[in-house]
Amino acid sequence: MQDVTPFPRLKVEPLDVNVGLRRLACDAIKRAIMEMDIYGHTGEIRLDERQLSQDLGVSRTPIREAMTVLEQEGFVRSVPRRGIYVVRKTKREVIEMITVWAAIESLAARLATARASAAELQSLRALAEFKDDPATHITEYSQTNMTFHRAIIAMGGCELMTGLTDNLFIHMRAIRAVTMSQDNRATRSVVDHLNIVEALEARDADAAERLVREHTLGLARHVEKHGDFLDDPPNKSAQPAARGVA
Amino acid sequence: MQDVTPFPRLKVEPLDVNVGLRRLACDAIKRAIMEMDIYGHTGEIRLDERQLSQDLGVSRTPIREAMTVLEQEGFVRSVPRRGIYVVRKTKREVIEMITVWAAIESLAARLATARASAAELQSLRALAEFKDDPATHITEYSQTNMTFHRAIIAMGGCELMTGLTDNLFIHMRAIRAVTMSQDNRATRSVVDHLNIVEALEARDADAAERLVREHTLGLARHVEKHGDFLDDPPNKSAQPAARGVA
DNA sequence: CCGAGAACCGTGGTATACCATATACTTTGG
DNA sequence: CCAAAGTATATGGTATACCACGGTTCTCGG
Repeated sequence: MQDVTPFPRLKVEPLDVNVGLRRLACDAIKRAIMEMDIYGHTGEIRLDERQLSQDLGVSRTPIREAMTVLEQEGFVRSVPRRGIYVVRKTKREVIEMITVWAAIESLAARLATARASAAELQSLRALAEFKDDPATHITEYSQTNMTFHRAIIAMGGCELMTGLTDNLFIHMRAIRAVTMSQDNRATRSVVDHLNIVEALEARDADAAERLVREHTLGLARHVEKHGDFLDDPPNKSAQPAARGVA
Repeated sequence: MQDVTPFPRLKVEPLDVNVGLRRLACDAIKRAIMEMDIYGHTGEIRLDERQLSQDLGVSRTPIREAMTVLEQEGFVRSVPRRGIYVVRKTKREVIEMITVWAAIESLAARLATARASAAELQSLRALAEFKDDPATHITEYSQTNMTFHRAIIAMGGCELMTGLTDNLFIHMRAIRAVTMSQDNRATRSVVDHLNIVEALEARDADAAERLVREHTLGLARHVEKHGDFLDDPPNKSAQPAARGVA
């Protein structure tokens, strides 16, 4: 009955009541992990299930399910009778993530040359041109940068690519400071982005794919050169922590 | 002490006792799902947690954890108070998986041109040349085919690529029959593979990447044309099943 | 005879109690 | 005084009991 809506109903989003504590706990813990500076700490960061249950006000069950998800997504690592630790990506792992990112986005760019609308390209160009001075607006630049690459991948029209890279980008966040450690990198990045937009506008599949690939693999090389801090903790030798040790 | 091993000890592999029932249950259920013909059944296939607990001889807890993993990996879908169903990939999803595969393997091929050893290339060529007559040895061909592509990805030297594509390939298994629905496809595939090997041997990065990409995207187009059966169940309209209905 | 409502049953979700093991501390013998 | 063994404890893994919600079915009224 009443298929017709007499007046516009409130657009209330899913608001799934069936969201479940698992998802809630998962999101909360993931956010907490993302917000902490993983590479600033000296030793391994351990998560205590019972402590988290108590803090979040739920039982251990949803916490454990959340941990399972987080482990699948590569945020934590569970050691059988030892504990659950926040993973610290090694330099190699970061480079590998960037490599996969390059692979996906470069093909997405190729696909985009065949299916991107003029409007999409226009908004993409806006993203590429926005950056006034990356060196002074680091946070803003980083945000726009991510949005730019995410937009290219979305323009490829492959949902799976979006999903996979979203996960990769979350891990990238932790090392976004390195992305522009030498300030000319950020400036050169802007040039790269503009070239990519032009290739897309020209519907030049080969150029678009190549430029995206070289741009992102350039970041990989950059991390290869300046990302040694990932493997070497800043202060101590990262002993697996001990409770009451002075 | 005794760093030197007086006599060769038995190479007994990890044999992790800490494997945990979760992993066991996960593997068992995954294998069961893989071995069944998902697209042959008419309706949705529901998994009952309590039934599985009973069958596997463990409690529901490890089963649920396994389900969480399997859901993350895209094998099952949990509907809040309804049940857990084996997912049936849509045509679009399959095409997207193949697209991501193409993206990853093409870049892997590019990387391989710079780091593959002569021995690796030789064994790869052996894989490409092995197939006597794909049309008559379908299972054998499919196996060798997978090994071939897996080898290229491994030669890229990126562990993450291996991990991601391994998961994709598992899902591909279910539709491997379509891969060679028209028998000339298998034969043409052999030619493609040989061309890819030659490009790798010539250390021609552009050609290797292009050939791999075109080869795999060709499969995507093939599925686009002949994969409609994925969306249309063979017989009935896939009602979510009912218990005692005659 | 048919439809609407209520009660029942079955499902996944959650909480909790228990278990096995690895670590850390203590104790005891040399 | 040191080391090795034993013990205490804390942790993740497992089993189980209970809960809330949805679907099905039975029943009652029209």
